[in-house]
Amino acid sequence: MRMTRLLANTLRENPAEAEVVSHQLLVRGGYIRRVASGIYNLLPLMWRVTRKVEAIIRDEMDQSGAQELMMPILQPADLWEESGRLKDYGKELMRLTDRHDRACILAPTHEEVITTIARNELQSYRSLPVNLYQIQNKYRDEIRPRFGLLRGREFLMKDAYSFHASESCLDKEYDVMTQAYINIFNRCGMETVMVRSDSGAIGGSVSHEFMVLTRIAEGEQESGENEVYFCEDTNCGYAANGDRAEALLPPSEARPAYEGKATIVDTPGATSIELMQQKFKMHPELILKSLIYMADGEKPVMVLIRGDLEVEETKLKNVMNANEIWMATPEELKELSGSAKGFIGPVDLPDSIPILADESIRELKDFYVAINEIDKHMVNANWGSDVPMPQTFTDLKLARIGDICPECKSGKLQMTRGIEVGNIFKLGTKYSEVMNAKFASENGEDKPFIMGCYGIGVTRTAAAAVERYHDKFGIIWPMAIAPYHAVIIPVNTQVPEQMALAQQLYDQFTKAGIEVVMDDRDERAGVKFKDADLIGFPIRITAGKKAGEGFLECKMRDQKESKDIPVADVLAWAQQQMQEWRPFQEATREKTDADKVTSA
RNA sequence: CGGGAUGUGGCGCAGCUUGGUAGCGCACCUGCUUUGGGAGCAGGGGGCCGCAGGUUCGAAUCCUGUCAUCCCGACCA
Repeated sequence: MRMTRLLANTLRENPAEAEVVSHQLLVRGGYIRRVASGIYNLLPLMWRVTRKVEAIIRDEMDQSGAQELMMPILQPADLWEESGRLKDYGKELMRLTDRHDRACILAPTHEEVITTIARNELQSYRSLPVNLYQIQNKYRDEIRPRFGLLRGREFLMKDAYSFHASESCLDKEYDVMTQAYINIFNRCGMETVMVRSDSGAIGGSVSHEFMVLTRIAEGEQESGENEVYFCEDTNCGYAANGDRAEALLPPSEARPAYEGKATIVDTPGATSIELMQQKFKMHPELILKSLIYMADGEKPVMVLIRGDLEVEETKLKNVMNANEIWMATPEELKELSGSAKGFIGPVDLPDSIPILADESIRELKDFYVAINEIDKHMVNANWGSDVPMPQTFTDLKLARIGDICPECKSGKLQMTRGIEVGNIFKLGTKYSEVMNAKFASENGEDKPFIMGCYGIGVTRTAAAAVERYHDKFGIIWPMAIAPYHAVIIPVNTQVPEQMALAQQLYDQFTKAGIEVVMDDRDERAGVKFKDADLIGFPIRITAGKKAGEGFLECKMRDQKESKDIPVADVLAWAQQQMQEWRPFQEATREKTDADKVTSA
């Protein structure tokens, strides 16, 4: 490809709307252009990257025995009615009506359709297991699309669905997919960490996410959207998404500030944990924090947790089996308890408000607690005698850096940010049951399919690579997914030796199957170098001063130095570089603690 | 949806307070000079100032409405 023919207009300045590096660099490098909020044109360069990621995915999926197919994006709403998700998916589901006023949706995922395929095509256990996948656009009407390709309303996704006659068979496939995913991301040049996750709207019991770990250079916006907690002990290897991470608390050293039996004291204006600590010397670890949350149908619930801890709302949502929860507003608080923020407590609480207790409060002794009376707290309270002991305890807290690992029970937890590029679920019979998708088992009985599903954000993976590999000059593509392997730059198109040499090499490369762009623009050298760095070609070959003597200047994007190599040897050099190319060789970031996480 | 902000050639912005018919940089086109890290000079093209209404002799500027975009929260590959 000649640069003069390539549709890739680079920009000097960052577009105002781009906040994260991948978005900025992809726009500046001429890879993508916005069409509407969360909707992008993938220009030729971007499409090449995308196709490379796809090719790797196809290869690994096919090798692991999955079959590719294609399902419709436009689907009848009836199907979603059947699975119950027309309601559950909420506003994120893109809805439309056709000319006959029939309700339709644009698919955000394909469990419904694939389940009908299984229902119609798979009659017997003999045809199981089956794993079917597709690579196709998905539509999610995100409340707030952002970060360019990292979170669009339309995005390319690989989604696979497996069907099994038994749990153990699903378990096996889950492992096969896990390995395939590790291979895929490794081949894309990225380390990933596999973490336990919340299964969200897709549903199911067990699920894991694949995270590309990001570390953001100084002055750059944090772009890893997910917090990943992991055990500092690499032998342990525990890692989990922040919304699911469990943690054990380090032993508390807190001592009560009051003596004697439980009493009620005046605490004027103590509306927050912080104020209780500052004004009344109450140690947060001894405060029983009481919060009122409202769930879906405005069902209130009181959450009890230790004063120094935060509630992880995703955990709470799961426990309550709710779609939406929020902290009660001052008005709601008044109506429910007659009290106000800071003074809500489990003592003398109306029976209509159920209590959910976090594990952290189980062992509390001589604690401080609000009693639904303004400007008053009870001190030295204890379970049973002063406050009724909650019936059950669950894990509702947000893990913290420095907490104890729940797995090995000795290591401390660390946190890093990650971009979720893949997700695998054990769905079980969630969809097959409601959609009546059954097969004949060995003894002739009808049984619902046991299902798994496995997704990869294709465009997101590409963007994550940019997020992970870049410097202040531009993108540093991993060889495997770079739009082109190499760029050849004749420094001055007016100098015949340079052009001749560049052309000679270009032909050689092309013949050898190396994807190469010849920068034949009549631009100054500086412009070409800047653009080459910005676009991120892994290999750069310059025909310059020494062209007359038959030397070319060869440089890798991720390395500083260049070498002068005689024309005759350049092809071999390039081929060697391509073969030997490994990510992280000239790391674009220092090793962080995150790197110690067992690579998934 | 709640909170905050912004809409002016392809991109980045100024002008708006104090109304007088639109400007700068980049990009683009032509010419000359230049030619190893985003060149210089000269010339040129392109914008119903987001949209609709109103106030006014006159609106990018003031008022009302509306739409869109972006940032912070809940959602997610």
